Amino acid sequence: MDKEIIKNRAETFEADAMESITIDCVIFGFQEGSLEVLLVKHAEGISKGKWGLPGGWIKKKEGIDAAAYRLLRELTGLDEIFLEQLKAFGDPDRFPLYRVITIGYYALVKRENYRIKAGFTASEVGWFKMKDIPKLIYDHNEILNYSLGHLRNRIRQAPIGFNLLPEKFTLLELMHLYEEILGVEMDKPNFRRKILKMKLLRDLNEKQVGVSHRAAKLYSFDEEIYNRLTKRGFNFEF
Amino acid sequence: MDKEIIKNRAETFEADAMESITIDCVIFGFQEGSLEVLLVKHAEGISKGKWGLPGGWIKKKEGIDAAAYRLLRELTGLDEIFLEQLKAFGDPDRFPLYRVITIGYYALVKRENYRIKAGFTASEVGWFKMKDIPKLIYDHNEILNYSLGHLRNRIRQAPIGFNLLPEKFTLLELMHLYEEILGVEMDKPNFRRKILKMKLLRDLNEKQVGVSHRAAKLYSFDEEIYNRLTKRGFNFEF
DNA sequence: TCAAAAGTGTTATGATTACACCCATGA
DNA sequence: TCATGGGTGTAATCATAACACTTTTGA
Repeated sequence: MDKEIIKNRAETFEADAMESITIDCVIFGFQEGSLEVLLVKHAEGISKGKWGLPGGWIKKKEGIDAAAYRLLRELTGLDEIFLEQLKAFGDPDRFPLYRVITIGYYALVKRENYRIKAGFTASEVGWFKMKDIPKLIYDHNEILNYSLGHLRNRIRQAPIGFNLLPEKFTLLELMHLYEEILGVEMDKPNFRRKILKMKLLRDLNEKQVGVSHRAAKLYSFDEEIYNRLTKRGFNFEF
Repeated sequence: MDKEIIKNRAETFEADAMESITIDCVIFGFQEGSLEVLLVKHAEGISKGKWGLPGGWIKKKEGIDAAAYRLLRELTGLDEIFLEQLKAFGDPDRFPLYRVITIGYYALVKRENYRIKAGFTASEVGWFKMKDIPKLIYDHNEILNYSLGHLRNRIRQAPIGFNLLPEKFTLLELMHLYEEILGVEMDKPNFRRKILKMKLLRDLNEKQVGVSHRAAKLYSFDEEIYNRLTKRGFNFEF
């Protein structure tokens, strides 16, 4: 396929990028008890004015994980983010103009670190609660639904939920995170005991300030502790 | 990129296929207590004489799952096989001649159904026990290792192991399957009770014949029972 | 003092584990 | 009769769930 044709057809095709393959990212955040997703409103091309997942092309000499990290950095300014591949989505007519296969990624970001940084492809960027997700372009609703299912699985098998919380958090905040993502109600005393028994959390010997009730202890998740435990055969299962 | 160049470069490039994207399949079988993988020995091209995962190109108007099913059918003659996508593998230099991203799939087949059917790309096809896997072409060892980890997870969360067993099996055969894949030893009485309590198995009121010990009851896995249970909120967890 | 969340204690139930033991069958 | 796997029973331990209760703090 001729490059110029593609260049005209595609919305922001870059000359040093691979043809027919893109990356789309589901970026999750957690704010005020709600799971949210970062969407972009397309500024040009056939999807102008419509919301979709942030994404882009893969450079010819760039690994796909590297491409996903780059796209995330370009969009959010954030480095060292939790990011994992979901899978490839390859319906023959998922993209209306020509055949494109996209590789889905999902990222978990701490909202406290996030500063919006709209890229050249997006006129507008916004966080949407899961229940307020609009109709998205192409198959992006499918990718999003799949990523939520995947997140629900992963969060029970690996301690990745901490990537959505501030560095310091209370046990109840952590519980609310699990409740929101898994869509269940949990028992506070039981949750406390269960998570504390895992010995994954570092007790910071600090307390909340400025809350109008008894201040809770603050904890942080320590990757090192987790790595030490898993080496000894520990298996996070929630 | 010019088609003719690709045609010469690639080993079996087909004119109506997508460029720069392939599919590779990890096909698992279970025979005499061992987990095995189907490998092909390449007949032509730069990998001539080396073993690798079976794979191929995606047609321009074909979904990626459909492409994986077609490749499997071409290779094994089997239809209606358990097949799921793993993920995409996209290291920039995973393939030595030019940039190709591959989408990994894994399949579970009943060895009793399988009849070898070497395709045009393979001079030789063979089953290899996991501990006898040779050095494979490109990043195929990585794909294989990843798929084993994935299988270990999936088999504990969904009743997919049955796809590796004959239609009728004994409880001990099922237990040996789990032991082999998960790499653990299990307690026979406890395994029996656990699996029977799930009520997923259909008691066939048949027994083994021609065994030199007390004949065991035969069971089969019934997809319908499973679907009925999951609709009511049942969750397979092993 | 009241509301709101922090945090502890207790008990019932069920799942898991470890292991002893009997049964059926062909070589 | 012996080896081999089929199959049942049981008791200890551990995890989970349900819920009552006390503590701390700011408004």
